[in-house]
Amino acid sequence: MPELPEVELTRRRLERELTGKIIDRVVVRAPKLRFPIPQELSVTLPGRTIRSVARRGKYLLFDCETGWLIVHLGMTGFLRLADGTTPPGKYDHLEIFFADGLVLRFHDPRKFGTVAWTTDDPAAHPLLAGIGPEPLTGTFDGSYLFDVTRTRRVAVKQMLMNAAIVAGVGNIYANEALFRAGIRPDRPASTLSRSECHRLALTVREVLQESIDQGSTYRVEEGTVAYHPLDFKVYGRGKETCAGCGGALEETRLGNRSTVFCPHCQS
DNA sequence: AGAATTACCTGAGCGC
DNA sequence: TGCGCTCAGGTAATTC
Repeated sequence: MPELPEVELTRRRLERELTGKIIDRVVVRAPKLRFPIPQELSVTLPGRTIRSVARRGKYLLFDCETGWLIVHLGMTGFLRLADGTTPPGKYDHLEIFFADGLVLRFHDPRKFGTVAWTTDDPAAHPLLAGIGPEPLTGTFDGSYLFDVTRTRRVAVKQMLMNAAIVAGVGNIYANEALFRAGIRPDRPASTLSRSECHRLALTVREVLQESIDQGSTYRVEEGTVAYHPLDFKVYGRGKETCAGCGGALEETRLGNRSTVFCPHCQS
């Protein structure tokens, strides 16, 4: 599933592939995902040029001159540039045809993704307005984390996955960052010390940045995994041993999300 | 205000 | 072969 690193890599690829392209025709092939896909896109977008591709959390933001196309890939979504003469697939919900004959297709079997449109500042859009600081920028640091956790008794892992606290940290990287920081995922957030908050803010940034750096060969094709399972220390390794101490990893559920940690290395 | 729960959706994997 | 079940899980909306 696309996590923040995959979304960022997608952003970089699409910025390279789409900037300057002129939209010719838009086909909305599914009436709704989590929300209705705006029908006005097929009227509004033709003739517009894509000026840039930005990202906020896991949302992709396409500058289309007169407004912004907002796309979230959900669990299973991806965007693929193809020859416009090829037929669309079963779960290609949105097609954006360009004047040069290529087509951008939004493919999402699970339909957890989102497509929205705004003519205002995208940061003010209801879907984006409440999102917390970007984890890869300076506004997310240990001091911020310390301040915001004082009144929260929820498990620190669930706190990390709350987009209002920090943008774009999903289940995989919440597990990984906590392991690297040596903090148990079930600790009430308010029990974190100042130094633990600094450590955690750092490891969140590290695991995300390293995944982006390792993703240079990332391709979006059918059947391609968008992340790097072998690099994970705990995620998906519930029945294995800890890479640090050799002890058994423990698998539990927090907020109905699979959670893996080392009871010896994390406290 | 913060926390917990629900809803959305379909493919993969499994036991029988 | 196929049926039914569970799981995967981002996040907005709803409820407590």
